[in-house]
Amino acid sequence: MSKQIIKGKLLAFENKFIQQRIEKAELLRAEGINPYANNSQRNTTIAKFLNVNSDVAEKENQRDEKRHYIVSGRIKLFRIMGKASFIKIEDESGMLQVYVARDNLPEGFYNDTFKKNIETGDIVEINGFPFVTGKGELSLHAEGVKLLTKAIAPLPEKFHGITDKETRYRKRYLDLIMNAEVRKTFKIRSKVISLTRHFFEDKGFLEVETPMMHPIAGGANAKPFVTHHNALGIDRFLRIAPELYLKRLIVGGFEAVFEINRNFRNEGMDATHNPEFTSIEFYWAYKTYKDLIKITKEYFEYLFDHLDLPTILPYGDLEVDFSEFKEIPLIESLSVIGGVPEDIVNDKEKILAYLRANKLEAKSEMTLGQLQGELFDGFVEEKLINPTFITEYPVDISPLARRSDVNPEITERFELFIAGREIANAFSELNDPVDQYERFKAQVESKESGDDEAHEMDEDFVEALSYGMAPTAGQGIGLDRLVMLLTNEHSIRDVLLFPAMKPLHNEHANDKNEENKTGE
RNA sequence: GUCUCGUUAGCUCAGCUGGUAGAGCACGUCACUUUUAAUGAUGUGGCCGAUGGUUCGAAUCCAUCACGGGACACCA
Repeated sequence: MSKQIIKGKLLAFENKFIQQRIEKAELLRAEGINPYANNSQRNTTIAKFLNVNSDVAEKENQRDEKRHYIVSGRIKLFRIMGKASFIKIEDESGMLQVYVARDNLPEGFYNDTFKKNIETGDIVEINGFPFVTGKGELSLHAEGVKLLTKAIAPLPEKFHGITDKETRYRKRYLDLIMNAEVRKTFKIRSKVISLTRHFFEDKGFLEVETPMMHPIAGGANAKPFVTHHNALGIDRFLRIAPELYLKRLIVGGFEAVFEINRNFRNEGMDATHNPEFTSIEFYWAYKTYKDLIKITKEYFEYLFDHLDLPTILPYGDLEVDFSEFKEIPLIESLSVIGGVPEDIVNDKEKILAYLRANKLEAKSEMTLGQLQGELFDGFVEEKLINPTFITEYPVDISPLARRSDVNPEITERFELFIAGREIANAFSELNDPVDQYERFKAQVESKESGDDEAHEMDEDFVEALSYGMAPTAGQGIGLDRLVMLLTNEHSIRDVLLFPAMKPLHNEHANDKNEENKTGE
């Protein structure tokens, strides 16, 4: 737990290091140097500098004084060696060593300004020429040093950096300054989002934005956040899924739509759950879940190709082999993968007994399909390491999926599991408005008997379906978890720039009243 | 929500069965013009997460609270 946050000394500028640095900024001002200058002259990035000058080692004296560059960056290391110094500066593209010698700078600047008032954490601009040091490191030989931005807060320790997870999540900017691999993770995340967008655009999907504030929180089984519209005097729910709006668009005649954005679920937080999370949902008219299996495989190939990932990815202690995506019906997976005796998987009483014998939750009022779901969660899910499509889900745990024409008890649905986790959920959509109405009614009854995550009746959605929705297949993919998988991260907080955190102080004295309101 | 571990200097961490705090880095001063976590000398720096309790005496023991990590439960 980081004490500094609680004490708040840095913010109050009471900290002695901050005082010292503010004084330095004043001294610089007195010399006519603006400690917050904005006239940057940078003409190349560090990565480009290193790349373009990789030939300097071959040159006479291992230097090229005819080349001139201006680079900028934050000082990460400062090594003063008398009349010369080595500093390391970092910009977004990389890290560069700069050699600063007294005699290459204006009279007095090195001793009175550079050594005294410029330090680790400051953002500077260096102009100079490339050379290679005795130890073989391509560096920049400074002929001018300009301060761009004075940092009045000291950087964390140069070797260990910042490791306290709480500080890293609360002050992500510090984490990003200090930890290059964190920057890399978030670059990959950004790329995954971008690739996802391009993949579906290339397939002819239309990107749309549907409401985040819903009158009825539908499209998933989850508790919603409640917010309030003052002018209308009504409560709204932050969406738990965009599904029902996207399907209305299919009714409206768009044949392929997708939305990449946040969902909000008012549930516990842990390594795989953040109150707001990012998903892609896409809906595709005149297709079935079989087509979704195909496009999902293509999507993963596309990602792996563009991210340049190996077919076998490490994930913690696991090795996940993406070369083959298996397919198996849920009922079959129970015995084949889960080791559940084959003769019990269609018998309510036997499943109940089996679950209880294995100390798993089992309520007598559960339906057969719900019990099969329990079996799956308890015995199969964690064993699905390599990508596996689990298909043919029971209808009573799939309120929005289309029934199978062959067996009305199951739906045309799959979930994709990788590394023991659900990554995608997809099905041929239910487009029979009467069936949909009945299923909503069943959910409402379930809700009345205590399941507060059950669906509510959405009459407007049923009405939309009653105008006819073309046969459609739809899918949702949890992008945070996908990024976790691809970056070998094991906490969702490590793939969210600003994960949800509890407030540090009792800032909201009226929270108790708020609780009462939302509980109504 | 439950269990469990943690919170000591700006950062990373020691501090044993109670005797009012230590290192490294950083920072200040000095030396040093090719270093690589530069080096050497020297110095400053702490409400030991918060509140109570036990005790002559608490960073240390106990309780409660706050925040965080991990595991489990629910979910994506």
